[in-house]
Amino acid sequence: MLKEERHNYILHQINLHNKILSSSLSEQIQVSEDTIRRDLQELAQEGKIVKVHGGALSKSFNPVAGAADTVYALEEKRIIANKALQFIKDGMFILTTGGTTITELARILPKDLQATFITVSLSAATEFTNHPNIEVIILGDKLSRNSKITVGAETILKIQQIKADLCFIGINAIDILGGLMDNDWDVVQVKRAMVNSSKKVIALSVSEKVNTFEPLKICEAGEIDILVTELEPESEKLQPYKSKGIQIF
Amino acid sequence: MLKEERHNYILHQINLHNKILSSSLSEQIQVSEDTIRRDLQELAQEGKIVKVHGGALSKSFNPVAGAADTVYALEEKRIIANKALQFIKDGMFILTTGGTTITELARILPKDLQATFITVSLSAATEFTNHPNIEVIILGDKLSRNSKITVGAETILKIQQIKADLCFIGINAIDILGGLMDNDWDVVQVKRAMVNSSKKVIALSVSEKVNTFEPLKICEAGEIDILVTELEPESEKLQPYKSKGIQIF
DNA sequence: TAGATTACCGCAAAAAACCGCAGAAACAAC
DNA sequence: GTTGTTTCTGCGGTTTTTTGCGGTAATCTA
Repeated sequence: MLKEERHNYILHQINLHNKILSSSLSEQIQVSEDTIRRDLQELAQEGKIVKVHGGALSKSFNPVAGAADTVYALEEKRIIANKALQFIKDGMFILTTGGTTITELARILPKDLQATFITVSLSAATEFTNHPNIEVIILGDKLSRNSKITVGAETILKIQQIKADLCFIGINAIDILGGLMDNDWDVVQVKRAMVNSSKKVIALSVSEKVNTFEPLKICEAGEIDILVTELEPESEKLQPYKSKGIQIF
Repeated sequence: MLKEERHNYILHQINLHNKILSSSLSEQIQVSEDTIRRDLQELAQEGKIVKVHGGALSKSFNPVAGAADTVYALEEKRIIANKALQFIKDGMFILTTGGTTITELARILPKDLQATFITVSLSAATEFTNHPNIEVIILGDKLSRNSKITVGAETILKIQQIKADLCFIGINAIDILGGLMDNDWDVVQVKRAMVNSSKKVIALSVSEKVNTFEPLKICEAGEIDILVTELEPESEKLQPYKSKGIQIF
């Protein structure tokens, strides 16, 4: 088999499987691993694949490095935040949890919006203060080192004393049967309290988290009123939720 | 599974769920926990995640506090913060106001310090969370847009329920006759309450602000116990305060 | 403070990469 | 077909990576 042929074959395999092992290629093409290594090196040099110890990865599969502290799936979260805007009206009292989606929502709020946001998240609070007409209430208590939100009995108590018009809740995992789930005990308590203290609950989630699980349950899927993802509302993945009576946006 | 493949998988999991346990990853990928730990270490070194005991956290969840925009008179504030360190002992309950000097102090605290900090400042709170042994309490209430600290009746009430060992108070203006002063009504209320709720009051101030005036009075100069500036304690400017019984550092 | 979990360190085995080198194959020109 | 040149390939030996494991130190949790 000629070198060119091999290269094409290798490229084909990598694009098909996103990864390939030198050893497996060596066996398939019946050449020594050294040869494969040299092939992979060349292809990598041409920028067609990414060579790694033991084989190679497809370029598209390998996320570009350097995207260090950018928010994961920022585009999706922007879309979600924009969809969420429509539910906010002047004069509302709105509860929010933490998370990057919520923070993104806080960032893009219209400047002339007059509303009161009640939050447990430091970053969301900071973002809210950039909006001149928004009143920000922080629910104070012990600060959770993991999630950078305030947690504890005091927070829960304060939430219980509120009946907010809206609650934006960032979702970590949601499933038709499992409901809303998360992985931090303190955070779960806060989110559950928020769900109970709001007339309308709006869950924000990237579609990737839909139909996934986490160990701790916040509430039933049916307890949320609206689910916002970056997908089209007609998307196949969301239909089960729609038929459960949840509005999809 | 190739190492880079694992890394991609781990990154994906962390970005999806904000946090991940080494043990769970080890089980999912079927490699030893040691390997996972090494993976997490590498990813952390590349700045893609934040490694913690038992697993790792998403970076976007943990805003890098150190990335502050330029602070006025940072060197002076560093000196002050370093001097202030000596007053902090293990086990103390410490009240703090906001301001860049306080935030600087929060940043340089020794890693092994065990103490409880009660604060109204978002930036100080964020900084405190980087210290593993420090408990952070945020006094929640309305968030003041100007000063990024919480203000209001609820905050005052909570402060009054505390008797802290120490209070670090960032000074806006101080004068022998005028006492401690500030220019924001809400902030003044908070600072005054803190002074009254602490066994020992330590005022931190760049020398520039010594002998200046602001419209609103917090308390008499004599009510503070210790004054820390970037100057030598023997400095001419500070002698009047010393003779008033205030310790100078 | 004790007991359990997690982290760290060094080691050793296995796998992979690297380095020349020499023979084989491909190519071009005569 | 031959010949010289260039490129390619496999192989032995060495070096580097990667990984798991045992023992110990650090850390967390109740």
